[in-house]
Amino acid sequence: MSKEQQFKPHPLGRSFEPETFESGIYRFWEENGCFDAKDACIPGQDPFCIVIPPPNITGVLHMGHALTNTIQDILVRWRRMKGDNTLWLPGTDHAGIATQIQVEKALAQEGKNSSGQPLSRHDIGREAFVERTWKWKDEHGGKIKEQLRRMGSSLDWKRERFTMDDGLSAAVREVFVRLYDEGLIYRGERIINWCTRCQTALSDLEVVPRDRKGNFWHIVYKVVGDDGKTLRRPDGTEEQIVIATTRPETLLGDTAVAVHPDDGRYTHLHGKQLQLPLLGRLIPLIADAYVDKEFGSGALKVTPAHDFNDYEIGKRHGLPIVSAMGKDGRITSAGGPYSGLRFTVARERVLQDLKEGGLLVRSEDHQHKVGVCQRCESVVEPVVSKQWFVKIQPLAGPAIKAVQDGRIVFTPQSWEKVYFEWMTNIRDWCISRQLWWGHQIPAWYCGRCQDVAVARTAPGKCPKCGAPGAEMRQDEDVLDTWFSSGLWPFSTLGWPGKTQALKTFYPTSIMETGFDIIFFWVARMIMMGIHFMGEVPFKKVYLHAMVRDEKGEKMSKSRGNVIDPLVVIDKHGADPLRFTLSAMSGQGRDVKLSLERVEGYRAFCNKLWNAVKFFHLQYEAAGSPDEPREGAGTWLQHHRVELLEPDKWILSRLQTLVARVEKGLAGFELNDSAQALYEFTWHELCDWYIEFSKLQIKDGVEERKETVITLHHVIETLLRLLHPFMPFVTEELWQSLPWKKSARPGGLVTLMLQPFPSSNGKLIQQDAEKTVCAIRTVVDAVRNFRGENSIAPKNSFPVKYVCKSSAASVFVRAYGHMIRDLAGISELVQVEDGSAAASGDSVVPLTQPPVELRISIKGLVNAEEETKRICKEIERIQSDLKHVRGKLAKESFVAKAPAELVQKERQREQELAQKISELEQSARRLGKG
RNA sequence: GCGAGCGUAGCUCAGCGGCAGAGCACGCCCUUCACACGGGCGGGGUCACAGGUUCAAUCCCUGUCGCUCGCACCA
Repeated sequence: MSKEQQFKPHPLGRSFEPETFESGIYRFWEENGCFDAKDACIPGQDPFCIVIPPPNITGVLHMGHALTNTIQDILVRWRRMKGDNTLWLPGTDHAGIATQIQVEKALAQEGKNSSGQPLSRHDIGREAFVERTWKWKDEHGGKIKEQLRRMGSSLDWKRERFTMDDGLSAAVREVFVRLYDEGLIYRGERIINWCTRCQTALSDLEVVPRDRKGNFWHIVYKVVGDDGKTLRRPDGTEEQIVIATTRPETLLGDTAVAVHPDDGRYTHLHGKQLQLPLLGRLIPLIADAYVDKEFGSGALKVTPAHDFNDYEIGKRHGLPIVSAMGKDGRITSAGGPYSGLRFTVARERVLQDLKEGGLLVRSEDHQHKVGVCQRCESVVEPVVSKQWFVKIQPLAGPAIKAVQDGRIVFTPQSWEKVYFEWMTNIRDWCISRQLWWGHQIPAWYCGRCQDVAVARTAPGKCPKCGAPGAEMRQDEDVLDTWFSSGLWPFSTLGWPGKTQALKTFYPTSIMETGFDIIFFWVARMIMMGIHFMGEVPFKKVYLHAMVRDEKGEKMSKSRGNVIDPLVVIDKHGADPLRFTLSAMSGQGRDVKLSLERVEGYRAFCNKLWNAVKFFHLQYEAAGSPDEPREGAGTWLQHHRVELLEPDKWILSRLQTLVARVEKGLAGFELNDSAQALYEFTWHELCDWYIEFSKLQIKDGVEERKETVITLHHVIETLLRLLHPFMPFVTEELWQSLPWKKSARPGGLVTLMLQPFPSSNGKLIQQDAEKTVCAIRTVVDAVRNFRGENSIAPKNSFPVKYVCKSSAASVFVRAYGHMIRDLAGISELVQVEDGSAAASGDSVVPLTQPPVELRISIKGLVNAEEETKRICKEIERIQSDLKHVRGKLAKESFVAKAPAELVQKERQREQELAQKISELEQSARRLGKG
């Protein structure tokens, strides 16, 4: 190669530097409409649609987002390249409580109100607060969209939706009204979860149990007779029941004490009255099978207003409901002297008073679970309150059935069981929230007749009494955020309108999300989708693992172990991060992310980069030829028989790769695809084919032509295969290739719209694979000799060889020059079979191909060292032989195992034994010399 | 308590009936003209433990231990 050629600038930089091209490429795609789906498919085209799990507008991109968006983008880019009319629909969620908390915080920091308190939403009023929140959304809610762009997400931004935009709000009202009309939404007074900090009702799902250290207090409840006086036992002591509780302050709301009906200790007291400590109210002793005889004293205080189980007991026995715990976090007037006290203070006072009254028997430490608010972590209190509910059973039934009969398939399938369990035990869904940020409930109350009107728009007059609209007051509550997300797969496509997009893309193809929101989101979409569309919202649910840190801990700000995807992208690029995430997205539960892995895949990008750079050098050295008229792929297929063996081999391997990658993509085993791509690129293309190609290029004009065409074809195909995983670097490299076609009539040249490769059976050539395998075996054997003896690469040496078959002779004659150059052999000399090895020769016996190598160790390595190497080899083979012989020695194996296998083992036994004997001879000879 | 998942090389993970694999880390040799984000060679594992099924078990079954995660909680 002349100096000029060597320094001729080629289009690629010296190494992989993602920061130089990523943002430009994304802009190129977006500006050219590469992400756009068509409302209608062209004939013969399939639709493919994924709706993004809408990130909260409060959110900033974290590794969970990075993982889910990588997976989705891979699937989407793959299907798009396959030719599907592909829609990946972006959007964000208004995230009711989360957002309101953020804006309230901002407000509080802004100043103080007239009474010196930090500003609250109540100081500025609902309208102003909602307006501010919209403003906040405009300012902060866009951040994550830019971050998704940096990940390379090929989202159709023109179709972006927001759960509170006009269309989706209309969908929410439509659903609410219809469910109400069908009797599936009702308003009623029930026990619900109440967050005293957020001042709102919560659904069961929004309450998370947390381990708390607490106490178990044992309190005396005295039994009184009909005269109102304490009953006395025959021995004169007071008749009483000791009750254990973790929440003594709730006794203010007790309306009964319950025992098990079969509990002999209390049978005589059934129907008697007890005196409620401190307040003195009389409450009955009731018998209910819910009570566990073995636990505590076997008696349970019943507080229907503040405990879900007690509420049920109360309903069964017609007990009154006494709400002692107020929504404001203070004891109500029902608490007598304790009213107005905060719950924590009330607890102290109650305990103190009990103690003074001799009613507190003892207290024990007690570990128990306390429900806290998912958003603010403060203790959630069950209270009885008037709220809106969805009657869920009628919706759950069809949703269960859809998964049972396979219309929806979960991957990993084990999640189906989790889904079934929750769905069959589902309770009515409390959907009203006492917040300001969200969809206001479309219900209006008549100020005149008190009737409620549920409607899509504000009623002009009361439908019942005809009072004017001005007297109708809209319900102040808003809906649970998940109510609108539950409609996402169809509301985003234009429902309740009958749009073409809806027709084309519903049901969507795949729902890809985290398992932590199966109940919150997946289940509700299934219920709503089936109910309103008459069809499941998606056919497949793929639930990915949770991203954790390298130690397996959840990433969180407080732990300080958060790996920010944007920092990783800044440092290494989006492609290495994406490849890492896909390579680790096995079907387990956790993805333990380590930065070392990312660095490894960055090196992979660099390797790929340099492989392409290598192609450019060769291409230019070959005089920058034109692509064969019929195209490189077709040319290779036509000339497949006369190609050189390494060319045939790499083309053959490429077909296997295509099949493997496709299989992984189709089965949600992206890690398999990623691994296959990595192995092929590094260990087949770079380690071997490129090395072969260097030799071929030296050989002559024809060989060089074949090689350049093969190299171009393999690299071009590989870039297409890799593209869904690493979109940026593949596009950048692909653009640099000399032979490429426009994918569109308009002439837009982009890799992302090229067809995805399909496996070509004609290019699979087993013989070539065997030949190359044999070449590698010989080269590896010499390299092993060299490496084990620490012989420098520049120190080349002659090797003699003996062929044990005529085929082997032919083989070495044909490929000896490749073996020579790849193994760093100065001269490869054939020796007649049967001739004895020279005394200073070390023998390397091979079986496939049947060749014996003889290396004169003189001047290379001393006999002792080489003998050590041979002994190690002998030991290794001996352990194999022992294993094989052990198998063959068992009669049962020979008799019952497949004959083919037995035959194979016998052959192996022979080969191994022979190898050992040859190596032993060699070692003996060297020892003598 | 019920259910699920996981225990494989120092680390992170593949494999899931027929000789234990990868990446990183480690040791040795190489600044060979795509790549030191590199090349070559190597060391390293009773596949958690105990039984069982099988000619054959890391893989299938049962149990034990350890670690996660759901669900339900006994107040």
